[in-house]
Amino acid sequence: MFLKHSFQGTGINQVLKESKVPKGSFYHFFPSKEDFALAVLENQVEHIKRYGQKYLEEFNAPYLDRFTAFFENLMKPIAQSDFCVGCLVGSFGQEMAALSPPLRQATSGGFVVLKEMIRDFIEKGQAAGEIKGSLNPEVGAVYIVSAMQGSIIMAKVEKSSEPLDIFIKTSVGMLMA
Amino acid sequence: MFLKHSFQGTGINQVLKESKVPKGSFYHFFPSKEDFALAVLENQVEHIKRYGQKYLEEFNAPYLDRFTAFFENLMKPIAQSDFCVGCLVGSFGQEMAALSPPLRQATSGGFVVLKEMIRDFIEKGQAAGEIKGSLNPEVGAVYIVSAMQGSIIMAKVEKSSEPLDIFIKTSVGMLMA
DNA sequence: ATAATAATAGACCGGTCGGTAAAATTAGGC
DNA sequence: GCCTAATTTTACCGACCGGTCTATTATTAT
Repeated sequence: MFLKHSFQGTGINQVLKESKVPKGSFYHFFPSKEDFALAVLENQVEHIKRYGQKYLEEFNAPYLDRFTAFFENLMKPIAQSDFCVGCLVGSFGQEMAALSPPLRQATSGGFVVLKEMIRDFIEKGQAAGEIKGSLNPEVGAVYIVSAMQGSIIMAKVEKSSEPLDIFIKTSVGMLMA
Repeated sequence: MFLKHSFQGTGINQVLKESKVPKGSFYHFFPSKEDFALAVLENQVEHIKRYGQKYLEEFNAPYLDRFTAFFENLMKPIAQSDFCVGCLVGSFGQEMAALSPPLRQATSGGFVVLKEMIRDFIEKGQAAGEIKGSLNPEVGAVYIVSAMQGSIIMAKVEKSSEPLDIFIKTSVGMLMA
């Protein structure tokens, strides 16, 4: 619901109704809606981390194939939901960075996770001679994470996978030696 | 207020109080909050168009310098607001694409404007021999618009200009012949 | 068995939301 | 100067918001 309706557009009452959880139970475990969102966000970041391990590290394939597989799988839910959902890190970041310091800090942490995943990946790919050595890993990682977030927004808005495909293919082209 | 608090986070009453406009007057001219947001968005897109004309077309300088000037000026308000505001097209798109078909369509139009500005710019720069000819203008434009949107989110979240600088510099590098 | 604690349950709170109603005021055409 | 239409003003609406409250039921430790 956070993904589809955003933070402010998601009512606690809706969540409770949908999940059949009484209000008292909810507020027994979560001090506030904001705190709940922080937990959901953390869970999502863990999910992304697992994907990174699975496709960027453990997946035994050329580095650029890993890259493609990682993002294709990470972004699968977007098209599957008819472009109603995007990335929680980007969504919370965009919407709440200026309104909730805790959410800003948490999304910032999410971005750091994403960026470091890509940065490490670039460094290892460079060491393996499969990624252009002239690329600064930190800079390239920030740029790729930016492009990913933006392409997700464009995909949602246009209700089309094209921006996602362009993101993956162009990024791969940028990484190629 | 839309830029800082997002669509759903901005109350009509706040807007009316801030602008000292009585409620009746507001609803005399705007059928709904959504319709008002559409008008604000349209105004913002016009603003972007003017910037495009000024810096990408009329500005008599090398193409890559135009590119830098365009985005540096377009993004100035972000840092100036202490990273509390971003891009209305991206913000409305991210937040409302799945919730309001009219807003989705309007933001989609905004993205088309942005994309076509960049695409035309790439084509002209290529004709002038200042932009890498092997780049597909359409694809490059989509990628750059994506990267711009994402870098704005990152900048807001990290409260830092770094993602914006990286966006501009890396994009210029990508465009260079 | 019992006391203490954890968890469930939903009615209830003040406040705000977007939006409406209808009267009061202003402005413009004749 | 007068009628009409445009605009302003504000009180008001039901719905919903996030969050609190108190009572009750499970669970655990003693």
